[in-house]
Amino acid sequence: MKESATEELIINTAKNIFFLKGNYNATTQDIADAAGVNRALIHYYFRSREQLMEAVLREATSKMNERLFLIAQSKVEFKEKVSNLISLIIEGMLETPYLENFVVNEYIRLDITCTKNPHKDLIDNYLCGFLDEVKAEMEKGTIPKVQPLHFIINLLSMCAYPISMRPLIQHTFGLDDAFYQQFIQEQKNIVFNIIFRDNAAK
Amino acid sequence: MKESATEELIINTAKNIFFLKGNYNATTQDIADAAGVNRALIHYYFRSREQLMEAVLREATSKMNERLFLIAQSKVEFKEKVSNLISLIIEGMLETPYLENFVVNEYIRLDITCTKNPHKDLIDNYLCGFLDEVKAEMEKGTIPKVQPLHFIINLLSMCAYPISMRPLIQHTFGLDDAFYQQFIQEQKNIVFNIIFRDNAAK
Amino acid sequence: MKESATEELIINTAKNIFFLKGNYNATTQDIADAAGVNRALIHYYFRSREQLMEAVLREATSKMNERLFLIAQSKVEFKEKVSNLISLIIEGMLETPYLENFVVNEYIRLDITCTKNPHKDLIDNYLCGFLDEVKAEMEKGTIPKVQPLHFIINLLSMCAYPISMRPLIQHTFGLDDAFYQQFIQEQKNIVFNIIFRDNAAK
Amino acid sequence: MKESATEELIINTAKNIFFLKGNYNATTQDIADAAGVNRALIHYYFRSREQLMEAVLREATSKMNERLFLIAQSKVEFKEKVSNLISLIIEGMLETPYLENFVVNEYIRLDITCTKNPHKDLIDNYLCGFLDEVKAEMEKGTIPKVQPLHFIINLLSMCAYPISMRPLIQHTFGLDDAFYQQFIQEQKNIVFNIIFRDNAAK
DNA sequence: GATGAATGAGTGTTCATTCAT
DNA sequence: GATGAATGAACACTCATTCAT
Repeated sequence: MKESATEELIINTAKNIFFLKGNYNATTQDIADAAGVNRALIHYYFRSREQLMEAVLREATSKMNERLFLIAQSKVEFKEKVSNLISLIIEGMLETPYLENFVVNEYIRLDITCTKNPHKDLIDNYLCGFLDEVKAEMEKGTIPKVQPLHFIINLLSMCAYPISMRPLIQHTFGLDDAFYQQFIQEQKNIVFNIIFRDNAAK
Repeated sequence: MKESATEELIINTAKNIFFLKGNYNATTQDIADAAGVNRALIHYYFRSREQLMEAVLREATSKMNERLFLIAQSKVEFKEKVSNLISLIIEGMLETPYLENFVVNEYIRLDITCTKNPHKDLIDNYLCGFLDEVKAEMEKGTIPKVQPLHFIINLLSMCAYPISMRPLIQHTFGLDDAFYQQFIQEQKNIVFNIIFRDNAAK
Repeated sequence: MKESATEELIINTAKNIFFLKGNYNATTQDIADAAGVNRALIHYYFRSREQLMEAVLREATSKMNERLFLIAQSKVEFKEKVSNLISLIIEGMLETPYLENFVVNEYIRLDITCTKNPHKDLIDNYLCGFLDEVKAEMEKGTIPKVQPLHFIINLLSMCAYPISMRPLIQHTFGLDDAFYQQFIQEQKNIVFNIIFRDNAAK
Repeated sequence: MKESATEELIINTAKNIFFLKGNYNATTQDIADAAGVNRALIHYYFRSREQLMEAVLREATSKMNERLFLIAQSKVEFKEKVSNLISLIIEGMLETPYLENFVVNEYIRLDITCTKNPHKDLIDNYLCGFLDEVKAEMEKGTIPKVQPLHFIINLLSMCAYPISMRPLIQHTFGLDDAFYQQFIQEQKNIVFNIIFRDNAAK
């Protein structure tokens, strides 16, 4: 059974407001106005603001999982895989820059940080192959030997942080949009070089 | 003119709620309850919730500036300075993990991303010396040659992101508090080694 | 013109909810759900909730009128007539215990207490013969001489009140369903004996 | 700790609307308007409409218990006691005619008919002495021998029903207010005579 | 006849804010 | 300084109602 077009319109509008604009306090009226529909329709389709939030949160986590999924799946050489990964994360973050902040806020609000992630097994499965690859590369000396989780988190950090914290960074250092946009693009190569520095240096 | 003890109690309570607990939607009643004072007192001292938020935001930015200030000031050898810096950022973030997210949310809400930062000159001043040091080290080959801003942002990213996004990371990878606490401590050395890898490898 | 089966289903469901369950605040959705039809159908047949209420109210008053009608019509000896009447009222009330409360609520809501009852002439007609019978019995000394209206109201009171106020009485005196069901059945004879006590005493 | 005057104003207004006017669907706005206060004040004092309803319901049941209490307490001769009782019930009902209907509606709505009445022991205590008196009178032959509960319920029925169902009765029989007011006053003697008919006849 | 989609009006509730004390 | 009382504005939510199909 397909979702109604209006239902999709509402959730896409909500995602836009939350993930792209970062307005986490948007009211149902804000969302309805942005979608060009009556406010009561939101309750017609989602019963409550809370359930709309849940739906949005589900989409956020599945979107993030998809990004992680790409880590494990592609069948290319390691360095190219990492290169693709960096690009995918950065481009994904540029599309929905506040998605991660939104999820963190929701996790805090719902106090679910330490509850079991229902997709944990799936994620472990995704990651398993990639972690093995990472370990193999460490053995080969391509990248430094550390716990693979650190490798992944550092990769994510350097790709995601400059985008999630963009308003803070731009304002603190007084950087305009054009400059920062280019800065983020440059970041792709820089992150790659940091990861594979030894080789790059050779 | 010294602040009243009550005024300070209120703002400290607010900072605690916003920066430590990450509850950005706290009402004045929540804050008053947490501080053990009457709700009207908040308006007595701050006139409006908005002005309390501004005061909290000011303290947040000055706290962050202090962190950056430490970059420029200390008179120790570069590697030690970076090591101290990593520790200071991570320990500072552990004290107030949601401070950066709070500031980003506020900047979005107030739409001040691209407005002029009133402390810009001060920050530039702080940073100037440090950036020169960074450039000098690049010349010496201690660290790879990149635009110094990338160096700083990457340093910040690897220190801050694992803490700001802690709920997301812990939940996604199914990590418990004890493990993650240690993970963050390990991160200190790992970030250091990434930055000075060539030397570390030698 | 015959009513459609669906129309009848709706009004019977509504009567069930109002008269039997006593849920006077039932929404059109509640009624539609109970009837297993689409909510919009209620408006299709009755145009508005208000008009459905009117239809239900009409059925309530005509049902009550039928009960009163039985007073006047049957051609049996007076004591037997009263005995039948008591049974009919009590059994009727047991079928639709909250019918009278519903009507009272509606009369209050619509503020029609003192408006002219359109069936007044009909009722007078029904009652006329019975009132004459009552008066005749009073002359004969079978029952005490009072204004016949008191006689009728007291009869109704003792039959109806224990049923309309059932939840209140059961809860106040802590009586369970089985006990109270029997209590009401006993009430038939007791009311009869109160009315004809002199004879019963002889 | 005394209730605030405003809190009392609100609950008295609510009682007036529910018990005297019989408007069970009154909104918080209706109540606020009638009390001449801001709607939010109702929530300030009672937190929710539901809790206001609970407070009103508590007052209703305690008011009814007081009426029953009078049965057991006075130290006068039985016939006088019954006479006083009839007057008290009728006068009490005239003050708050829809109190009983309100309670029934609430009991239905809250589905508490068969739950344990928390005041059951108290009520039993009140009634015990009176029931003994009733039994003694039955032995003496003053009143017919029936289960004492029937005696009480019939007494209540004849006093209360004509008042609770007043709109229905007036409208059905086409009686105006003046007539009905007198009718209810007459009912006092008539109920007394029905109960003590044998003596009255002598 | 029947239904899903859509809406305006209203309802309970919350909240920041003000004010008298 | 400090507080309880009071309020207007806004919010999520419900509901009867309408309409296109």
